[in-house]
Amino acid sequence: MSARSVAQSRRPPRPQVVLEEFLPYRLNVLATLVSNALARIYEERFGLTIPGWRIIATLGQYEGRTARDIAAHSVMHKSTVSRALSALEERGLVERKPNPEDMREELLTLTEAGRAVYEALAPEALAFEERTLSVLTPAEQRTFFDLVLRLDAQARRLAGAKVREV
Amino acid sequence: MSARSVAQSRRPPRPQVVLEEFLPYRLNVLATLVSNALARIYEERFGLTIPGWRIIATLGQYEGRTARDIAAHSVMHKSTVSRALSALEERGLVERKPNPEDMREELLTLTEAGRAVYEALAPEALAFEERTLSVLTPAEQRTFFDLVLRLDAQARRLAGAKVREV
DNA sequence: GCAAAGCAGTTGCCAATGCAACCAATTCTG
DNA sequence: CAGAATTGGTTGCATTGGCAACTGCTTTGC
Repeated sequence: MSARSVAQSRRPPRPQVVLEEFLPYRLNVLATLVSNALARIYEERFGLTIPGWRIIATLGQYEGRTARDIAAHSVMHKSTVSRALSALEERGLVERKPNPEDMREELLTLTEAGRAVYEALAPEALAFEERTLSVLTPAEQRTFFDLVLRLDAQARRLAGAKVREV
Repeated sequence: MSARSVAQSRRPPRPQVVLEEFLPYRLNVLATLVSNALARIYEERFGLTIPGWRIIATLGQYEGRTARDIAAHSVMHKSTVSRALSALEERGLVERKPNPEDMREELLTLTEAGRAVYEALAPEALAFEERTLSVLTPAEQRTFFDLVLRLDAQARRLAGAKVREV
């Protein structure tokens, strides 16, 4: 063993991953921060969970999707979606209609009450987003979304066939 | 009630939040995708959980931090950190030394075995990051990190005094 | 200098989540 | 067209994670 490798064997801490610049870490921290803050809004004001809000938001935008669509699009486990749906149906916010073309799946829509929740919640969500994004210029915001979109596509590609687009 | 408002009361679906462009949603989806893919690596190969990996990575970079530091920096709940630390200590990857200056806290360091894990894992983590980021040019990567950093700062600001920097 | 308030870390408890097994409907294949 | 494989959705089970109460130490303010 050379002198150098002996010296190395004392293993001076030499960081290989600088967390502050490590993509998965940074992304997760940011997503958690933003998500927690937003969750507080729809939890306190509407008693919605994160999966519940996501389902309402998806159906607010696209009527007649299936549970599977929602799960794939928002990268939630199908059991999570299933349970959140039961809760929303219980509260009368979501309706399920069997799809005559394929009796395995159910087409989901917001009820009147569900849409009312959506329409009350949406502006608050947008205001929150606005507040967060206000530190970026409009051009930077566009750039950011473009980059996020491309990373998303790449991440789904790397994840292989497991995660699919809606 | 005017004819118009009657017509409106049929509530045609008019999306207010376009999920594909909604920051919290996009961020969470991307973070989940990236996180899951990375988690597979250190789970399968080293039996580490996400909190466990984060602790190892933090201590790999900064020796002698406390549990509190790690929790704040990575936005994990202190109980999560506490339990993950017990597991890592059990496996002989992390050591706790009481801080003589403040007997409440414990200074954490990697053991030899812990550092070995770190040094085996770090290159794989970096390679994974590299693969994901490869769809962006170096300039875009720098831009992206800059934007994420500023959003992070803003999110912590908005979250109020609750979430603090290390 | 002592009581009160604050803080680091742990733990019991409960809700949420993931996994895997399962059911029912559909599609594929020979 | 029958049986096998696949798919949408549900559910039981075990694990994880958050919350809040608690311990023991430290700081603050009379």
